[in-house]
Amino acid sequence: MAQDNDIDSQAAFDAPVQRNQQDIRAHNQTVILAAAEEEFVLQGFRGATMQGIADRAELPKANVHYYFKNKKNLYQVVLHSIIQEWNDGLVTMTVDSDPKTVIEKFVRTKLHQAFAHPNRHKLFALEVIGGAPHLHDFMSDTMKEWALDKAQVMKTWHEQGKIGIADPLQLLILIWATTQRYAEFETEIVGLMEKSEYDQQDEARAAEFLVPFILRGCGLE
Amino acid sequence: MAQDNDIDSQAAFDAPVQRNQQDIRAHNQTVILAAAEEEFVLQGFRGATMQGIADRAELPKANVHYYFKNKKNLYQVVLHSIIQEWNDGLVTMTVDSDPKTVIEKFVRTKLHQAFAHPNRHKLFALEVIGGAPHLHDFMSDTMKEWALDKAQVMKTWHEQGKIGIADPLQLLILIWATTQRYAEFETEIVGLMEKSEYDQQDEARAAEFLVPFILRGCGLE
DNA sequence: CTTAAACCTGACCATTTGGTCAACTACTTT
DNA sequence: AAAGTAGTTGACCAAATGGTCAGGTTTAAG
Repeated sequence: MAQDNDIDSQAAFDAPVQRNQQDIRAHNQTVILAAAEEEFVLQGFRGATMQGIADRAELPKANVHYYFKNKKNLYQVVLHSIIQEWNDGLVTMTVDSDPKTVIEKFVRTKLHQAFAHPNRHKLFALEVIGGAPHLHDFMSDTMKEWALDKAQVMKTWHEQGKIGIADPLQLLILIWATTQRYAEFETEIVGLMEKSEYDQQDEARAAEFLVPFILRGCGLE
Repeated sequence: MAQDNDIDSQAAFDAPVQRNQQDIRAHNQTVILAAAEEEFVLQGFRGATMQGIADRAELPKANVHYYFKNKKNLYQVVLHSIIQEWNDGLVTMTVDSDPKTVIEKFVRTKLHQAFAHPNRHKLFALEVIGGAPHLHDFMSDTMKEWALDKAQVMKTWHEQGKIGIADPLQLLILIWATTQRYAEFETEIVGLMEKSEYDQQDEARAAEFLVPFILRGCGLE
């Protein structure tokens, strides 16, 4: 059997000493996907090369093609991990929820994802900047539906005097912008902080700043 | 004379009927630079092709090479317009300035630039996401110096009790993130607003939301 | 009108690209 | 242990790429 990938599973181990074929498959796919993610972030979809991905994965190019039938397919599998993470970050939010609690949790969740998987966020940003050619359906269906629904909830909060925000869409945009920024602009931020990479406390520092700032901005607390 | 471009001027007219060579030069350079900006935003540096740029400019590829000696040179000329705009957006800010006035002006200026030249901001973001390989000097010299200087000013404000922000670098990051977002994520935001492009009022709407939100976040007003 | 400089461009080239394939080895199943 | 299946890979190919160049046309200067 060769490749059958319609965006499927992936395990997570490194053991280079494999025995059975299941492990070989899972291991190689993981290695290739990690290599592809890096290459796509650094070069963009069109600029990335299969040879570059193969080199990063330390595999012959033909082996990469054995697991993923072409560049586009490989790219879509990588993109899928982004949508996956996005779905995991969904926060329940109804008219009866407590605004302060929900907003704080939302900010913290998004921030945590940004620090945990910066490359995914960079790739997502790359896509959107370039007009989202490969994420168009997700953006105009799933994401839009979720955003407009949540905006409606927040609008109700505002009418009930629970929150000082009249235009909830702008708030959503702001929360996405401020949290994802730490991933997307890692290079810049890390440079301004005079280090070469984030340390263990930077996520907490960002949260300490961002959470009260946003709550104050919303007229809460 | 062929190309002499070390990042120089550029006029702004469209008149396809040219007479003298000065006009021809200026016109063609402008057309090529506009085409290049689009292509680079959509494909990234490595993914962009000289043929693609030539097609957008409606000129033969060899003609593009007549004005710009290679892809890298063309890219750097385009990037230069970004640095130019960045310098234009510098806001004077000293320990004696009024925080509220300065911050409001800073936000409005950045927001105006974002709406005026979204492609430049997209290109800048693309660069930073990819590790800023072509902007490294600018980022670690000019920009860093400015940012750390301004952070110091804001720190003093905080010590004087004029502002409720203890970590000014985080505030700078937030302001950049929230203003530039409207340019970088144009595709997403426009989609959420159920239109196909920004209208005349969207900049004002963003400012109406953002300015009071940020001032409140800073404990001002 | 002549000459020089600037502008234009089709044809060309070496290199890189995504992708294929046939022949091979290594597991797994019976 | 034999036969089938999965994994591996060097060699190859057509197409696309960045870049060059010789010979052309147009504009400007003397």
